[in-house]
Amino acid sequence: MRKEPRQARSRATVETVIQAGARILGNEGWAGFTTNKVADLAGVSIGSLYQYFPDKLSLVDAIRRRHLEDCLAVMRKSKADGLSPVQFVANLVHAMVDAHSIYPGLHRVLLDEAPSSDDYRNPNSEFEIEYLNYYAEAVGAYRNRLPNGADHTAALIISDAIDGVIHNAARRGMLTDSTMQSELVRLVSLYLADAGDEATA
Amino acid sequence: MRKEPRQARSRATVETVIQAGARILGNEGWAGFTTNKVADLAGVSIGSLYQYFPDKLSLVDAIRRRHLEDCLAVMRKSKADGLSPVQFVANLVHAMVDAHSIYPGLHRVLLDEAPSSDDYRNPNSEFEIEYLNYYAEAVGAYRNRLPNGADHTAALIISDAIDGVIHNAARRGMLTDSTMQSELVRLVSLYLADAGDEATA
DNA sequence: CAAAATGTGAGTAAATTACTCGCATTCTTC
DNA sequence: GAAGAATGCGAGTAATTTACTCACATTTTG
Repeated sequence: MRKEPRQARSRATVETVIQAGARILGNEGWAGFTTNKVADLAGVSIGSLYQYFPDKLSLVDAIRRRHLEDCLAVMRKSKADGLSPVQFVANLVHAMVDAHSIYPGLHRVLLDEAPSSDDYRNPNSEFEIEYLNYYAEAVGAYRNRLPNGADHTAALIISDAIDGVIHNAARRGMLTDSTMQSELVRLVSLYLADAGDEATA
Repeated sequence: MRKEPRQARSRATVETVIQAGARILGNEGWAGFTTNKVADLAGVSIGSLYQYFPDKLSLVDAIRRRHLEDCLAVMRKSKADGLSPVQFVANLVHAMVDAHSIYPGLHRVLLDEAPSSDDYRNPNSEFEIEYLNYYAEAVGAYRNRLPNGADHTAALIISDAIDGVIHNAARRGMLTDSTMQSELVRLVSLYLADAGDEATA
């Protein structure tokens, strides 16, 4: 950031800029993401935007940081303790659907399209590590032991499958389809339940 | 197309342009896809490109058409007849992995980023209908009856889950990881096998 | 060989857009 | 309430980018 916002007014400005940026990025993709558009949508002047973000990339980074932390916060809320696999997965799926409902395309754009100056995007980022650890722990929990390497693979599968289903549902405008959601829960639950019984095939 | 290629030489030109276009689009995304770059990589002059493609969009359409037809061809090859669920799914997964291995990012870019003049991209395109019908038939086959609405949902789930896992594996450079592939097979098989026994939850 | 098909690539016109800067307004502080 | 700090403004620009043309060269065909 070029200048730290000190008053409440400027903090609100930064906030609306980030929100507007997320919206543009999610709806129009990286190719349609211009600083002037963001300022317009946010209802602030382009000059104000550049008072807090030294350049375009730093704005994307801020949006990414914000979005990924929102995702993690949502995930931390749905803990596995004491729930049946189905219940746990159901909570998780609903949480992820919610997280994607705000700006359906944003997640994919941030991970796939938009460049970044820091390393939040690469496959071994802190974010992705915590993200996958969370899943791996859940898998391990259902096998009644600490997570190991196999659980890590399972975590990848689960997280990526959920990601794919939600992403494509959003593309088709079916994010809120309850049948879709329950079937997704079933897909993951079956895998998670079975993962304890049989070893690697 | 602006002009139909009549000699073998020009047909080859069109071919290499489409190949180069697919490569650029897959590697650099829609934002990095310029006609000059494509001509360069193809080793033909920009003028030649515009002799067969009236504008940029028509080139993308040609690339999309080509890629989606390749996908369908791959899928038609792996028929479900007489195979166990696991065998069938294994074939399918390997086929899809192969289809994505050539230009890992292309599929996603074509579906998500790149605009289109025709309707190949929208969720109800001929392509997507045939694509999903194929899955729905397979699901129905395992329930020993004709496919119905529920199978169609199941088809969506399966196809999107596979898509998500493969896409993210590609992003992580893990497309050829055999553990990943076999776990993906297990995820889908379990769902497919269970789908016949229990009704909708 | 004539004519059709194909290939060439420098050049351009137009659009796009990230970012600056001089100044106006609002807030804090004493 | 005054001074100074913080914030807000937005027309303007400089630089880049890029889709596409056209006048001409080369190759193929009949």
